[in-house]
Amino acid sequence: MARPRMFDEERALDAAMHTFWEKGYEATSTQDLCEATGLGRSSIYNTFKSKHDLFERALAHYIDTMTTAQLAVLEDARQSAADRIRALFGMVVDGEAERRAEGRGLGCLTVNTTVELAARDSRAAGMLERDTARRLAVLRAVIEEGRRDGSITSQRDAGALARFINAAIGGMRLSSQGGADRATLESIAEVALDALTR
Amino acid sequence: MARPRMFDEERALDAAMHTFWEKGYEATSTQDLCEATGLGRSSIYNTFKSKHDLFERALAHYIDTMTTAQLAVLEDARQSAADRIRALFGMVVDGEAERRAEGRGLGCLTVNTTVELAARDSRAAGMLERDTARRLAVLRAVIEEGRRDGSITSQRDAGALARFINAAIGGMRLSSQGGADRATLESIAEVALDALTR
DNA sequence: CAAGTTTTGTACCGATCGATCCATAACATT
DNA sequence: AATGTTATGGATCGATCGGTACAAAACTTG
Repeated sequence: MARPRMFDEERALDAAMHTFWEKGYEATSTQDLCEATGLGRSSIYNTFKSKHDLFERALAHYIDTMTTAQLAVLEDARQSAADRIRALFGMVVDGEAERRAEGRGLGCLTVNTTVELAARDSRAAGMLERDTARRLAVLRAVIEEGRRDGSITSQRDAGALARFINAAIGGMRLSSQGGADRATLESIAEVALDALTR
Repeated sequence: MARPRMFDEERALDAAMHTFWEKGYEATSTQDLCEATGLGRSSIYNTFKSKHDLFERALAHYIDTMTTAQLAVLEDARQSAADRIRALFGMVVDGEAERRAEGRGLGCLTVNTTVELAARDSRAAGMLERDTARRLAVLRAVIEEGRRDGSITSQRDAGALARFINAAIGGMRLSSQGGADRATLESIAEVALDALTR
């Protein structure tokens, strides 16, 4: 019994997410968010409490879609553990190459947020920590599986290998933002995989 | 034949650098820079053309000190190539642990700047690219040397290994900003080194 | 169709942004 | 000591920041 929304909240959230992704939190103004979402200020502030609240929801949306997709690859029982990690690296490389081809910002919103906000935004830091813990847990399980199926021969602690893989992905995203092309990212991934199969 | 400066430009530059390092470019206000340097606005704008100019000089100062120190370790002919790279990782771990103990911001200004500015600040991006090229060139030379002295047994292309090492360092810095402690960083470095000695 | 409720567009808020102006202070030179 | 030059502190600039107030618009329900 009231005036209905003229926009799709999910689409607005997605547009806001991409803006934060490309420009960062501080460099994104509320005006930018209006233009990206196509909404007026009132609609944004009526739907979301504040710029920061919108950011948190955008970050949650990002984590939800990205990490879920990546973990699905890691849980694909048809492939060996090493091949699943190889596929994960492939997703990262493809994602960076794709965004580059589309002329959009590179990198990853969680990486960017870790750098820009983690130190002074405990709420964002908490979201990132939980995401990292989730990713590490799955990576660790995959590595232990790989030890059983023989595709991962490193004798290092599975947790250490998991953290290494996670760091390597971050390093690849950084390299991408620093100008590295697809072939470079692929070669970094290949060398990283060597550490698992020594 | 004029009034002399009441401050040391180098010290001011250093203070500004640490502020940008800890807070990022956008989140650092000119007021922050006044407080960090102890200077008034007039002195800052009289000495540096703008906030952005001050940032560029701060970034150059950072690159100059950090990369020079790191490359010195890589060129220490007393150690094997692999040990030099191990020492480089050690520098990174020590630096992160030290800053953590001092309660200062973590990470690395070049990493932070790559994430925050590289996409929309071509001048900063150029400085970062030149720095990366310089680091990669030295890393590559060390790796080729390691192939000769037997401390690096990977058959991968030396350039690929160099880019991997560079990415691994970035990944370690990211992990540190994400909350990883010293032991975690050390384990990541150890696994990364495995890739060189397979 | 009238009443009630929410959304929307617009104007606007105080605060802060980066940057500048200007009078005064502090020196070197003559 | 007088003059010239630069540095400094404080006031202030227009623009933009995130956020809000308010009235008109658009709907549901009775």
